[in-house]
Amino acid sequence: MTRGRRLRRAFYARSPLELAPDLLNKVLVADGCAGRVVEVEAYCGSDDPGSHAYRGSTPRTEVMFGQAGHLYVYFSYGMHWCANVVAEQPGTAGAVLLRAVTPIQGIELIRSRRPTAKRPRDLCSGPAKLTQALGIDGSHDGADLVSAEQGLTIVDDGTPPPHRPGRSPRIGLTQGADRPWRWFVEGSDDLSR
DNA sequence: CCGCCGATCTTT
DNA sequence: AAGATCGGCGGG
Repeated sequence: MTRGRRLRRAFYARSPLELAPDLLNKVLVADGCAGRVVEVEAYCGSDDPGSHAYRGSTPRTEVMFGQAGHLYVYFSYGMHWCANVVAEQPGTAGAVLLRAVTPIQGIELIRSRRPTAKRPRDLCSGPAKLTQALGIDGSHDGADLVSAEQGLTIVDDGTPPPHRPGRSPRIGLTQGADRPWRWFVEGSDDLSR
């Protein structure tokens, strides 16, 4: 099993701009497998035109406005699931999109869930690849990472975030594309695109 | 390695 | 009609 200290509510309950870089090198644990977070993006609320929460709470985005430390999972392009860690205080929208992880446990299971992957770096190097690899889907929307009741959590195994993480604009956006709110582990083989 | 394009369906 | 994506295909 993956060893490490589970993150507490207070770790999540702050601005996504602060939370995002601190999630780098933490370990996302799912049922039977785990991956080290190497790439994330921050999404805010009414002040962020790139965010699903920009125009207020809807049935889809209500989790983003709820308690920090839960998972916001949405359906993308009619066929993919993407997972975000909810930040901020209840009532204020904020989340961090998990864009890439390095598989560190349950590699066989991960490979079986990612049959199109030709090389190791194809397994979890994208927001929809990692959800498929770790078995995350719409049934996990709203899952609490702090209680880990649905088998999903994030732990600190003692690996600190990078002293100086890589940083860039967010990927795949037209609105809010100027904001440098993507952070990544420089030199990782498992980054997206 | 890079760019283009189709798949597929929810949300606006 | 566009979208917080992916994978296959063709070209260099």
